Amino acid sequence: MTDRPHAADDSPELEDRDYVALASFRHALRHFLAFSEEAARAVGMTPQQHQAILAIRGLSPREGMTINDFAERMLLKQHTAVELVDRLEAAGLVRRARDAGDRRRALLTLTDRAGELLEALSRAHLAQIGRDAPQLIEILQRMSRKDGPARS
Amino acid sequence: MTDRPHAADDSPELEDRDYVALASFRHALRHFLAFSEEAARAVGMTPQQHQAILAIRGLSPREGMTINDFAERMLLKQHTAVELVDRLEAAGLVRRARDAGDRRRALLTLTDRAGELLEALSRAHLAQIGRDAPQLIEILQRMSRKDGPARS
DNA sequence: GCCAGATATATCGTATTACGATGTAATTCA
DNA sequence: TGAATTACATCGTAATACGATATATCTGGC
Repeated sequence: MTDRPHAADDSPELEDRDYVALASFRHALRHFLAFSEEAARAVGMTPQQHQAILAIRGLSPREGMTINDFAERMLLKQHTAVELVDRLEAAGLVRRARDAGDRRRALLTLTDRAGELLEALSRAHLAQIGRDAPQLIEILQRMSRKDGPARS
Repeated sequence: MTDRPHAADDSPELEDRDYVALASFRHALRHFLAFSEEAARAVGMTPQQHQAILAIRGLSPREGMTINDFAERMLLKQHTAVELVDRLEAAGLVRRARDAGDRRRALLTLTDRAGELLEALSRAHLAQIGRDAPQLIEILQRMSRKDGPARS
């Protein structure tokens, strides 16, 4: 019921530039993600498969990773992670090995092929991030410089 | 056929820290996108619907946006954009108005309800970005500081 | 003024994938 | 030892992006 110039709290109205900044940020993210998706598909992987082997390589490159830890890192439900691992295994990118100490656990490790493909993808991604980072950083700083919305 | 210490080109081997940085970046992105998804669903929108109205608000808040421009901005195929707009219209978030000058075109504008929901979402997102930006910027700089992969 | 081609939007069938609900095997501990 | 817990797996369903294709409108050359 309060009149429009102010929201319920005392924060100032959002201005056009706030929406422009948020929209630019999302556009930049979509652009990066589209690049990444295309790069993954170009080597025969789905985007999720690429993210999956990167998560394993980045977090547990040698000792192997349980499905639960993998699900948590990927922000997926446990059974969604199981299905993703099924597809990774079928694609020859990941191996399941039962943990000898606790045979409920499946430890995930990358195949050599996954390592090679991931290395090429990672080089391409680092190069792309080198190109995109300045703009992303600029937008992030523009949005977070002030903790309220836009001023002057 | 070249031995492993160097790839085909002369760039140095990727190291653990390169994979850790890339994996951390993707994890931070997933974290932000999960927040955004949850925020959108909390007000009864799908994540794509939220991104859609943000794109319209950020790019053509008053004059309206054609479906083709919308598809391009969202990095979607034209007919996928049509379907998304169908759902937005059914949800009462977007209106189609035939362009009087070129009646092939549908100009998309936001409803008042979309404007109100987007404002609340945008405040929440700016706050979240205020929290996440430092880490994101740090990782981006770490990855792009050098144009090759990690060095000491 | 007419029509071939171009442009803008729309429709239909399909495939992928994430999820809720649920099941099974292994482990823990009172 | 057996009830509860933990870890992984299976099945059916829903959402959505896409390729292929259709329809309506506009444009330029004649």
